[in-house]
Amino acid sequence: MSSVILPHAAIPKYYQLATILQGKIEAGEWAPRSPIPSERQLELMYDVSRPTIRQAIEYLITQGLLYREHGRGTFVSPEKLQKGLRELTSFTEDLVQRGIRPGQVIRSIERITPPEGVLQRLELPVGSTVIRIDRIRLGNETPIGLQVSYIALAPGQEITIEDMEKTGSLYRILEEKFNLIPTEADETLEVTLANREEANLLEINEGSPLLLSERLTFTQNRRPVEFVHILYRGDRYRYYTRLKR
Amino acid sequence: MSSVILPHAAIPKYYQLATILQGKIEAGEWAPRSPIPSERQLELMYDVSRPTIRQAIEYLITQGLLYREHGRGTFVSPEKLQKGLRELTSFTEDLVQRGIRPGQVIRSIERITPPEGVLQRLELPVGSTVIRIDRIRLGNETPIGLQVSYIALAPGQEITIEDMEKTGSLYRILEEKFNLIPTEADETLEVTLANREEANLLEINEGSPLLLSERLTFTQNRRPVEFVHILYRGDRYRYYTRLKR
DNA sequence: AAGTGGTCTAGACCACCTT
DNA sequence: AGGTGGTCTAGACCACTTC
Repeated sequence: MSSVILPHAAIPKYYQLATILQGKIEAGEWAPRSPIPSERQLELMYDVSRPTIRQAIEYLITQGLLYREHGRGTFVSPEKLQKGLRELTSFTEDLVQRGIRPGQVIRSIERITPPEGVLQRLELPVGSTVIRIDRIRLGNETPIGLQVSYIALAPGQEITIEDMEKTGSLYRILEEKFNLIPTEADETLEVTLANREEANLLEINEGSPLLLSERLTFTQNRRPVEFVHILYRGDRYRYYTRLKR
Repeated sequence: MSSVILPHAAIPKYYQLATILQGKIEAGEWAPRSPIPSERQLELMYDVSRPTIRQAIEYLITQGLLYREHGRGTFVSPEKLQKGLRELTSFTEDLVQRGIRPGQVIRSIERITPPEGVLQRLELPVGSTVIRIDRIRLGNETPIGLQVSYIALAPGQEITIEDMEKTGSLYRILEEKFNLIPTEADETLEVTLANREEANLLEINEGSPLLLSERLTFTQNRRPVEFVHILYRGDRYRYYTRLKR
């Protein structure tokens, strides 16, 4: 059995155990809606204390993989519910799951002084500069959305087009280069109609309906890092989300 | 000091403590971004063990009221982030926060055999019946949305118009009458255009842009209970959501 | 060095569900 | 009655931050 919890390891025991349990679920060893071993059994199986077992289980519950029923047991979630929030809300993952090839064209990356409304949302003083990334999002090589991101980084902290092309993901850059971890976001969605320029870029008629998303993303310290404005083609895009509690 | 943790009470200690801390935050006793007392200090202040303190803090973190920084302390969230998911996603709460008077017209409540697609999503066998509730949602007395809910209840488990008028909330009825607690939902949003009937009911022109939301709600046992289809007027409604992790 | 949160133990008793 | 998860204790040591 490869499933052994290492003591004194860099990785916490509860996390090692969570990884093992997750592996068994994903391998189909425990079917959806069937119970996993009880907390006392897991104590014996892995030689860790019950609070640690519970911490591992609680982690997997927040991830959507397990649910508990008092007096009955702990059960594997139905497959549909096993996807995390991250996968459900990432543009790229979204398309991949629907069998569409995602892509992007980076139109520009610049340090600029944004509109006042953007500075207010990012809680920056008037006159501050931010990095603006202007992109066209593609699905199967056709335009699906126009995305403009404003990122609150002080002068000297820069993001280059090489960074974006190497990793492909803005969030990876924020995490690895600046230790900024997006943990929370407020998003609004509404309907609007395409103006001339938007229609040209999205290859649709002027006046076509669009889905407008505005998102403010916060880091682990609850500081705003990013304000994003995205216009999606109404006929090519559907927004997915999962609500909890 | 009224803040005393009662032993042997029906309410768990961690929850009593969480309520006390929440009260202090909402009363402004601890300002946003300022630290609350350390876990060791809280141990002495309330005479409960540290794991219990931590459980209370973890609960308030999931509620969005606090955040932690390793080695620095536990801090009060900025006010904007103190709203829970529930408030952000309830139609009624949504409008109230924007200073709009919410209302509804119940067009019908019936037990019917729904379209096959609805039965599939509710994981019911072909030919099953469900309860359909057909409503018009109002904001300041004008129509904002058309909502059709399909609720997976066995024959004999019924919802009456009196139930709806007494509580006003479908979720309250599900919880109090049937012990079904909605805990998770998958939602999609897309753009569509109003047909003749929809335009009439919403008092807009045919062909006006609408926001279409489809939501599948799951109970504490991860069983689907409700499928909802809502058409919102594009010019009168904006959808808010909060993403975590 | 001192204070903070992060992890972990080895128990205990209670509430809920099934048989 | 026996098994399950829910709550709680009184400690311990570690990792990170600040002084």
